Amino acid sequence: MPVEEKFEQLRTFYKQILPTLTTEGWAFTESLLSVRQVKKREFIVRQGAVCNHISFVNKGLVKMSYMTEDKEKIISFCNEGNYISDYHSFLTRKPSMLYIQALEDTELVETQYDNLQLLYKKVPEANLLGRLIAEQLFIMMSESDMTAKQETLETRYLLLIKDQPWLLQRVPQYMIASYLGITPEAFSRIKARLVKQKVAA
Amino acid sequence: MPVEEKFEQLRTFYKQILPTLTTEGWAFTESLLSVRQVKKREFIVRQGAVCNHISFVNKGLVKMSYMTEDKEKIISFCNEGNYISDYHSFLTRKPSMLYIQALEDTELVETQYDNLQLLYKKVPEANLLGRLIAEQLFIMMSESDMTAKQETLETRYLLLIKDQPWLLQRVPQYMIASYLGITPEAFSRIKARLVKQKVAA
DNA sequence: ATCTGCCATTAACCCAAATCAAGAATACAG
DNA sequence: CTGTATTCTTGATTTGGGTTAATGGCAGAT
Repeated sequence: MPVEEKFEQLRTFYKQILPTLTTEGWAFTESLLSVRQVKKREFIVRQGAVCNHISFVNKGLVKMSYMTEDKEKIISFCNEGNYISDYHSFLTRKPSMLYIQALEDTELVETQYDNLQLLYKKVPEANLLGRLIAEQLFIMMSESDMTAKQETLETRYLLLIKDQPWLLQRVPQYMIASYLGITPEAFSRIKARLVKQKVAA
Repeated sequence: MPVEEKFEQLRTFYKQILPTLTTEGWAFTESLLSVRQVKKREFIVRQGAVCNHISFVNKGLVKMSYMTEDKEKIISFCNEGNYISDYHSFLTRKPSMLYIQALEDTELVETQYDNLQLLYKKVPEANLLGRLIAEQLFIMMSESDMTAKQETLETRYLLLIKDQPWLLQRVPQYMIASYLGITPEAFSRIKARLVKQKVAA
């Protein structure tokens, strides 16, 4: 695959949130991007280190998590076509509390912090882009937040089946359980309960 | 109090996140602001309606909440010197899932959606401001998120006593309980437990 | 093919918080 | 000041998920 094609997905993404992006603007933006290949199990962000990049997933699957008392809690999964980053650490330049790790061999398109600051300086419309990205990330975060709050465990599981069925294929169940905020045992019970309900109906 | 003094607090706030804001820029920004008085118990945002404004609290106290199965769950309180808005609804122009309601007679400085779009068009540096506000809100949201996740109930209560002691004076305890994510009964017991511990120590 | 280690399920028991149910304390209107 | 309503506390009971432990399935390594 030629290098320039590696930015195709990201370009489509940008075009969606900023249709007025000029060819020159995009050309300069593209010059600041870099492609990175990470192997399964490799870390993209580690707890304790400042997150220096926003990463767009071209191909593959990653998880975002944190540790409490030696237990891993998964915050989210991120597959092709989405941004993943500890944006908090990225913005504040403070050490990350999180881990981001590849669950499959993954291809990322990365925007480095310093390059983005350069972009803001050089290309005036970049602040507009920066605003839109920040707003976009805010929207995504508050949406996942609301689903987490609104629904019961069972509803959230059913939602997951409906909205992200690929997760069930690509991710072991103990990770789904952690993502839902319960133990694998409890997750197993819920599934058994749902099967019994379906049989009864 | 003269009208222009009503923007003093907000101006201080803006100067902090954007020290380079020019006098003209501020003058134009100010021309797009409006002051609004709301009575205790009055709603600032209602579930089902699009949130058309970002509100800066000049004086008073408001709460942000949502309903699940006829139970109210409080997300946050907001007092003098802070912004309150359903920023998600504001950005996406979709109906809000939330309620924002005054707990005391409150004075707000409001930025209307249409005015803000006008500002972005007329004042180039406003996109920078918009980016910084979005980033700021993202940072605040993810920080409250992390504390909520990391800490135990008791720790969160002790944190609240330390960081927002005024809440305990101004807000009934069943609201604090809802904010902490437990029933008033459980909250009462936690307090009793802490008192007993303190006596024992 | 067998061994090994990881993952999923199931059961028994435990515990923190929810729920249900009275009271006690406080605030508030007339 | 009195009566009413709201808020807070305390107790009894229930419940959902955690913990521990045993079992079975399956995949990859040798």
